[in-house]
Amino acid sequence: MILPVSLGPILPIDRAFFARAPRRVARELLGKILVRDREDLRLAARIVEVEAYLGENDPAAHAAAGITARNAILFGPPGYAYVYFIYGNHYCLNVSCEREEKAGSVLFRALEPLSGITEMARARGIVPQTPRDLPKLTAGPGRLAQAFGITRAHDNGCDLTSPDSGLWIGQDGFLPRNIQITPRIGIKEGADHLLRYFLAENPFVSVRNRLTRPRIPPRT
DNA sequence: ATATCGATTATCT
DNA sequence: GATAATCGATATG
Repeated sequence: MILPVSLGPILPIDRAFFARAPRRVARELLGKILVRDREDLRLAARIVEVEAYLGENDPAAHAAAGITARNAILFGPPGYAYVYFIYGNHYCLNVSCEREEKAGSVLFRALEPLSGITEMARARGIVPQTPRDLPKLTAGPGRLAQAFGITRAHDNGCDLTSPDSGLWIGQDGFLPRNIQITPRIGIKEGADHLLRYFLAENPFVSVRNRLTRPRIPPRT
């Protein structure tokens, strides 16, 4: 294991933590833990890669065009799950930031599994043969959502500050080192902003290339 | 190792 | 009717 498995009990995070600018929340979410509690087991994984989305001013954000049925959670209070369905296949998880009417958010892009790895593999339909296969579980926004069984029907709007919700964010005292910041992945507009945060050299980070290099547009 | 492409559907124009 | 905050498979060097 690259990171310590756990430094102690996992404690919930105050709503005030999320009531701040998305860049700030994104940066500080690194090293925190996403937890799924079920009756019989706990899934837990360290947050190692996130992206900030800035709300209505940010052309890449789902909030850019104003409030709709899909993105309504983004315009609500901070600390709640915004789950959307994309490319006909994948769910992605965000946490709302800032305050009512101000639709900042942070997208979860990659996690390092800490517990419940067998269940994550089952949910992903994978049988890892070696530790090198483990990133297939949670490296990427669609993968981590599938590993945690996150769906829009079940999890959109759930309170990520409350363990009672079954899906929540906790901290165990881990302090991340060596954070890298790059442009966001997979967007067209707003691709120049440095809003992707991840732990350098962590094997669970998605998209190994394009770490720092902006895309050079193809010639015509 | 990097590049390209098809899958598949909720959501918005 | 077009698009998308992705993934996995395939092709090519």
